Amino acid sequence: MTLRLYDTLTRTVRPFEPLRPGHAGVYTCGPTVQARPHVGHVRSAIALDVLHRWLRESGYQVVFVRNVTDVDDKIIHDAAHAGEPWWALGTRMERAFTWAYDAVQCLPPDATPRVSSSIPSITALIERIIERGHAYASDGDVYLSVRTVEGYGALSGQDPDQLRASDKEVAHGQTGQKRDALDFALWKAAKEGEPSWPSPWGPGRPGWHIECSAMAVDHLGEEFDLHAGGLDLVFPHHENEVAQSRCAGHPFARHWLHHGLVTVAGGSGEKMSKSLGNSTTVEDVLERVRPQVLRYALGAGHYRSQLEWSGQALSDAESAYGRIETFVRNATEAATGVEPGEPQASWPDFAAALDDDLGVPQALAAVHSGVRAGNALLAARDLPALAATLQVVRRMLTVLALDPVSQWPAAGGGELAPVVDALVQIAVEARADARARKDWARADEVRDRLNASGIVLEDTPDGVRWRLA
RNA sequence: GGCCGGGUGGCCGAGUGGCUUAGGCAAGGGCCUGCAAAGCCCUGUACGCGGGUUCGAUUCCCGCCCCGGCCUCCA
Repeated sequence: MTLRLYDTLTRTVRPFEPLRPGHAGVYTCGPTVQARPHVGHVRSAIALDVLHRWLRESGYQVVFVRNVTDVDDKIIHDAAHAGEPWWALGTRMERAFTWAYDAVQCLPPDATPRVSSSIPSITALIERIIERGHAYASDGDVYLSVRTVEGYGALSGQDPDQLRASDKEVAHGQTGQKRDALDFALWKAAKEGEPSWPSPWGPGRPGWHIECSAMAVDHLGEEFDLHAGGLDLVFPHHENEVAQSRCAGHPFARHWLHHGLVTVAGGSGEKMSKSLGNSTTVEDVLERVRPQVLRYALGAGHYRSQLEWSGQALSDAESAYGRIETFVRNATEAATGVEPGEPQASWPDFAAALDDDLGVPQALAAVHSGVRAGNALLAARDLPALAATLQVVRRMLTVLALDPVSQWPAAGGGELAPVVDALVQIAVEARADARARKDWARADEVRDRLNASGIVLEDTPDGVRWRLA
């Protein structure tokens, strides 16, 4: 079975057919580094990280590119307000994004181009578009002439005539130097106090859409395999990328993949976004739960569906992931060093689920059924089968970046873990003595006091185990 | 107004023209345990509303209601 992915352009799930077999060039629109990352940003990264990891697991040589938009109206505005240079704000926020992506175990992209470092490619691309008769300079601005683009609107399903009839230009009164209301800026003439770069049309800075067309081609070539991003970028951003690139004579992306947005539970039910003032930052969430729980909460649903963010979603994730962790921990203890026998977890089920448009929910069902089978093997002391099952389950978890052993730090303790363990052992021995005397009241008292300190005891066939609650 | 996507059992969340059940969480019952914890087994009979097609629809078609995304910066 080969990988099939939903393609926004054709609105169907169809085979992923890269230009060069065995190679996958993926471009995704990264963040505008204006403010700290919120849960929605990380959901995006996690969804695409699963794609990234699954491509690699499937044997593709992947080049994964995620840009950083560091030249932008809002960054310039906010930085000016804060009295700092635009690049200082951008750099600081870019670090915050990198930290958040790392925190939830997203693989680093192979390239993270910045707009500010891509100006020469951008101006060269604009020149090319002008030469080919699809853009025009006007008072230091450059606009793309949308009416010259055949098939404009195909990606987003927009009809140019309908767009024209909309009131967007009227509302924004920005018809300015444009020949046609639909035209959009490739280059904006410099304004007082704003960053600018030299260009054939005078000093200025790039428009929003052109940067991605330029950076994608820089790193992946004029035609590449897959372009991804949030559903909110389909129009106008991606539509305009297609238009520009086609105007430059580039075939551009062969497959378009868009993920769903995070909405806010309760009152509004709207999309989470900085501008709506309803966002929850990643930092805030990670003060309450471990990053692997956040990863599970954001990654367990299908990438295209809308995800409603709530405290409930987080605690559900905590329980569900806890079950997986418990199994891996128990099984690892019991099966370490055991020669693996026949696994009772189905890697083919897992692989088929991911091959079918990254069906993570189905894939997790395969994980959970492996966990259930594994727990039964553990109870039956069938260690060889358990060892094999654990291997398969962990291989699945690794693809989803949810393996408790290799991908996430053990909970709590750190350097103090051996010390705590020694202290707990004293209590455990005291309890064992009491139990030997059948002094259940005393035994329970020891256990209760440990419980009160957040330490849970479990009696197993291999002895007493303790863990943090 | 235009263009999209969605409404599934207590909750989250897959999927399908009928077959054998998604999966998880929560709940109830049982097993295990001195009691617990962890775990295993069993139970729930769902598919927004109204029509239509069909031997049969949650799944296809039409209409309606509701929710969300885009049309403006946005993952």
